[in-house]
Order: sequence, then structure tokens, then C-alpha cells
Amino acid sequence: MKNPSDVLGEFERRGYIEQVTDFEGVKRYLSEPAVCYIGFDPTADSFHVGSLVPILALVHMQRYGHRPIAILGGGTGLIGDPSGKTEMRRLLSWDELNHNARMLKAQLSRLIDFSDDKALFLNNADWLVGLKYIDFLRDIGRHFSVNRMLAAESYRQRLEKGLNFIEFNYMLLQAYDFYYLSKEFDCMLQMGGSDQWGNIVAGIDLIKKKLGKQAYGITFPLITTATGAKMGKTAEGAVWLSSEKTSVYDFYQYWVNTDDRDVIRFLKLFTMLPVDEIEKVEDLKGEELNPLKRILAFEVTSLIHGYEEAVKVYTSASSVFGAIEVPDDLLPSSKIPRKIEESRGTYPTVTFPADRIEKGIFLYDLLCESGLCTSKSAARRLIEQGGAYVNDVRINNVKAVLNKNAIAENSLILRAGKKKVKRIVFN
RNA sequence: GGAGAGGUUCCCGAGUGGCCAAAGGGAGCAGACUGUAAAUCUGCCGGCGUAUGCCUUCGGAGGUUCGAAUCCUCCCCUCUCCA
Repeated sequence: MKNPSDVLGEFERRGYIEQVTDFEGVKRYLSEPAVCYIGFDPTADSFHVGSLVPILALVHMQRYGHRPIAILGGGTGLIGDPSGKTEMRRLLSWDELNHNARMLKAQLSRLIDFSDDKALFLNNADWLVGLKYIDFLRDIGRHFSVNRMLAAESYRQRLEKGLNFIEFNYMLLQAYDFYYLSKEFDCMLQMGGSDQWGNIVAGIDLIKKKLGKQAYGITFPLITTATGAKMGKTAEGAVWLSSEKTSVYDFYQYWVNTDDRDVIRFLKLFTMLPVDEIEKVEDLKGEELNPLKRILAFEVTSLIHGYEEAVKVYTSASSVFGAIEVPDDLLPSSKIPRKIEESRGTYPTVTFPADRIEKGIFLYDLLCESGLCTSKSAARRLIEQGGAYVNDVRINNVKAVLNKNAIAENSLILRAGKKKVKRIVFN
């Protein structure tokens, strides 16, 4: 069993920590199995890559013997957190909320063990919705100074754009969450993104005032890529953890395409590989980083979608981009297949009726309908610019028509640019 | 409640009656170079498609006009100042 207090060191070495309210205090608190919590946004029915750090923080906590609590901001989601947003969030309906809660818990369950209450998944709607306005003002509201709230960074930004009263109350509700959890579950540590600092501190103050107890807070840094983009954002939108929303293939690709400068940092942040091992490969540069990128992609995919799926995408990606041997001594704890036997990868597949190909089908139609291009115009452009490949042969003719000659075993491989590939099956 | 400013294509932002599918930048896409990286260069960047063409788009609904993102009316939203 690991030493519970070492989790803090682990966080430090992995780059999980932005701020701590009281480092020594937290260390003492974590010196024996403790309870900690993180709140999650209920606005979608899947987490995305941006939530990975908080989620993995809970995973680490559990591995070190602590009891993590994931709070779904059901009650607060009905309001919308202004922190770090420049716009007001849309309000959720009850049905959406319940649906999202189910889906999110299922996702977390793959990573966190909720059996026997070793971890908890709670919805703050359970205790927030029943609050009485007047009681709340008397018991909780009086402890908050508006002056201090206005000074909080999270509100200051919004003050410039405009902040309505409902959002202004968000801090009180989140502080109340923390107070509630400290009272009911002895949870004295809250973690969260750096934009949550103000809310966390407010909760600590409230606990001090109401219970006379000391609570703690840790915030994670906002993770951006080397190019300055927010983590997990692509042109197509967020990179989701749900394979329904982001295919496992695209998920894997997102990670392999990591910028050189981010590889080591991301290995520490987003995989569970031992930090010792990661630190040993820190000096690798240039092309040597390619196997590391594959390990990164493999490990994260494996964590989120499971080992089997990860092996599958890894194999198919290798058949698209070429297999490389990953040395046994490179991050030895990784379960990535070190050698790939030449096998046909499983490309993302789209099926078409067989008569389409028998009649002959315009290449641009196929590109468009298979989802590789967003419109026929885009498909034409792609062909004109030399980015369209059928079975690895570049097709430059915009009016190209595919017929039976193009297929082998009822399928063909369609490429758009270097990175987007689909297998088209006709039957 | 009063006064003012504003809402333009994925984002920022120009455009004040025809030359506007709408400048410029960013993002994105393709190609070259490469290592499924970055940087750079070239091209593209509403849709249908190849027609001096049509359709959709400048907050929403109407109107004026041969013609509107641009003018008028009403409405919605945002911001600033005052109360």
C-alpha cells in the first residue's frame, strides 16, 4: 500500500498543482486516509479532455488510499458558474441534468472504484434544491462580504461584461457544497481548476465560520498546449471521452498529434505511468519523441476506452502511418504492444449499399457522404488540391467516378489528406 | 425608468444603397518541406456546381427601392453613463 501523504508529492512531480491553500496543512490532512472532492460540470452527457486532470486527480487520490467524492453540479448547473467564462451559461432542464448525471457517472466508473462507497458520486441538487431562501440568507449569506466577492478574480472579469444576480450567487452555493460535505462526510479538501480558487477559498472560510474547522484547497493549472490553445479543443470542437462523440480513432489521433514541447508534460499529467520512468525520458528530442507520442496516445486511450480498444486503434494507426518498434526499455510500465505484427488495422468504417458502386459513384460524393468532407464543395477542393486518395493512389480528377474496379473484397480505403482515413464497405 | 453605443460569415473585425458571398487578421483545410510535431512557403476557405448562373447568410419581423449588410418602422439582445 502506498503512503497516503505521498499523493501530494506525486501531484507536484506530475505538474498537477497550481496553488495550495496551506501546503503543510494539506500534507498533514493527507497523512492518513482522507476525503476530498471535486465538482464537475453537468452541462454535457460526457466529459471531455479538459476534465481529465481533475478526474485523474481523483484516481490518484484513490490509489493512495483516500476517498474521492465527485460532485455533479446539478444544483449549481441550474444556475451556471461565471468563473472563467465570458458569457453566461445556458440553463439546464431537469431531464437533461438527470440524463447527464447517469452518463457521467458511468464514465467515471471506468476509472474510479465506487463500490462499497470507496468513492462517492453525489449530485449537489440533492441538498441545494431544498434550500429555503430566507434561511439560506440568514445562515449562509451573512457570512459573505460582497466587497470581497467583487474583488475575486472570477467575478472581476465578469463584472466588465456584466454579471447577473443568479450567477453572483454561484460562489455561495459552491461554498455551501463544501460546507455540506465537510459536515456530512468529513471532507476537508476541495480540488478544482485554477478558476475555482475563489469558490474554494469561500468554502474554506464558510467551514471555518460555521464549524470552526480548518479545510483546504488545491487548484490545478489551466492546461494549454504549446501553441497556446486550450487543452482538448479542436476545430471540430471538444475532444470527448465518450466514443459516441469522439471516435476512439480520433481520440487516439488527438494525442499522437501532441506538440513536441508538450509530450513529457502530458505523459505526467494524463497517464498513470510512474513518474520515475517519465523523468528518465525527459531528454529525448526530435524524432525520438515519436514513440513517446504513441505511448502517450496509447496510454490515455487505454485509460479511457480500455486496453483492447487501445490496442486496436494503435494497430490501425500503425498500418496507416507506418509501424515503428517501441523499445522494451522505453517507459517499461506501458503495456503498449512493443512490436506490431503486420495485420490489417481496423479503420473507421462506413458502409454503403453495393449498388452505389455498381452504378459508379462520384468520388466527391463518396468523400462527402462518408463524412471525410463536410460538403461536396469541400470534397471538390480536396480533390483539386491533391488531398484525395483511393487505395493510396492520389486522384486529381474532380470528376472521377469510382466503380467496381476500385474495390477489393467489397471495400476500399479512402483518404482525405494525410491523416483522415476511412474504409468504405459496400454490401 | 432616462440617454447613448452596438449586434456582420467558426472567432475578432472592416464595410453606410449597386463594383458584396462581403476587406483584413486569427482559426481551419490541402499541398510543399518533414517526424502523424513545430516553423515556413503556396493555394483554399457559405452551398449547389461550372452557368456573364442559382440558393442561403450580415440580431428578428415587416417596409422603401429596379436594387439593401447598408435607408425606414416595430421588436429582441448586449454594453456604457445617469437614476
